[in-house]
Amino acid sequence: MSWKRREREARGYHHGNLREALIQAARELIKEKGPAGFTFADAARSAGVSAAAPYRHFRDREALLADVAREGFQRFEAMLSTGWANGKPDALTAFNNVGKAYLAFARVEPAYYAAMFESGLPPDLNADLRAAADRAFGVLRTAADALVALLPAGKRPPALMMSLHVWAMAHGIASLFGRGDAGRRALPMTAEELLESQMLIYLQGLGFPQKA
Amino acid sequence: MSWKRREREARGYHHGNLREALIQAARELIKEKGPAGFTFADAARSAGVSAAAPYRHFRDREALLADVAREGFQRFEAMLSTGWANGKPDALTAFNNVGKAYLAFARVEPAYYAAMFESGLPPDLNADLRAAADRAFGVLRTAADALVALLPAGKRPPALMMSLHVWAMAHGIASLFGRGDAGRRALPMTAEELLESQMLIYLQGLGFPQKA
DNA sequence: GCTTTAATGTAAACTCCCTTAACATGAGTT
DNA sequence: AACTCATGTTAAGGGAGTTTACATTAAAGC
Repeated sequence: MSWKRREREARGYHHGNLREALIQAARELIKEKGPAGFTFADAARSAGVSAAAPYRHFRDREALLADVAREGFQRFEAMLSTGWANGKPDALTAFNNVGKAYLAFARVEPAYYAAMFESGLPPDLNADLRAAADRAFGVLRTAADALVALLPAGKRPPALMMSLHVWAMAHGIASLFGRGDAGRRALPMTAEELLESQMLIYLQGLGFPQKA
Repeated sequence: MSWKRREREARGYHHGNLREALIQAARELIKEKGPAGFTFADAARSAGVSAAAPYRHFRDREALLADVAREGFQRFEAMLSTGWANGKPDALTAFNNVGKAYLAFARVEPAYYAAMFESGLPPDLNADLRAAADRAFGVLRTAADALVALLPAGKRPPALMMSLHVWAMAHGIASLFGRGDAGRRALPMTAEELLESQMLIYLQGLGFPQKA
């Protein structure tokens, strides 16, 4: 009967890739009940192994969460990079696409997003996690650098500040309005529209010309 | 010995105001270990009562958290209102003061803030909670209305949109950079400076004149 | 005073989680 | 074919949280 049994028979004694399976399980559980809504044992159960098995791969629950977050930052970076597309077709458009990619990630991968930003993990729990987060932010930073370069020399804001502003805007909107059912406050506009209009106003404030 | 015992002797069998005491205890615990970092029993222990006592006042842990959040929204509203000060000395200044008040609240009352925005509570778990949150947002909305009215009739953005933008900016910054040791990413500027500059740029983008 | 009622306390049953130790399996190596 | 290491499993101890049932105290009303 039970799936687990059949899976087990199919897979034999060894799972094959328990580490990844645990991360997957954690993602599922986070999506359902939040980063605090599951235990180490739950993850093991979901992956179809005994409660002791996870200890072969993660020191504790926090280490598992940290790996979910790290993996999340990697995919996040990839998604933002795709949005940026090396500044094509033009920096302004590409910059907006980064914003869209940000929201898309939060919406499509709420579990990763929660592990990354809402799990209460110390940002520098380990060097890998920190590095992954920094690389993701680096995409914003690169984009801001390119955009700033479009302005006349005397009117350039600090690119770091600008990238922090954009991060805060995107995170604020994603966090408050951006998840399917989490922060579901009824709104007359979508999170995407909200961010797009906000970025437009912000960039206009910096002196960027509006596209036709 | 132990405090608890002396307190107990002092207060007698009845606590007197256990409900509030539990909310206080929850705030302490949230401040220390996050909204997920304590149990119902912990709260009882902190308040110096038995593990069963809280059930007389809250159905479960979530109900307790919801009350912390509700109380938080009330104080939040009060703090934002004070910042707004009925639009004095002038709407633009007052609007910036609302932003400062927002960050100040997140910094001074991290426990309330976490319960309100990072506890994973459904925003409309109960009508009271929802109403308190709406009233707090109402302050932003009121301020945005007043500001928008300063612009010439043809250039007025929707005040609701504007208030959502501001909320997102403030929340984004508070959430990412605004708590003493939580999201501690080393930055060359304070959260306050970051929000102030961001609002300045944003308002400039809307066509507000810069103050001298 | 006596009774009633609300507010806690205590105790105990139940469940679940964490963690480690000891043993089992199996895949690749020699 | 035997060896070995990584990976899982069982089993067991120790804690802790939840929840209910029942006892106790304080305060208020008759």
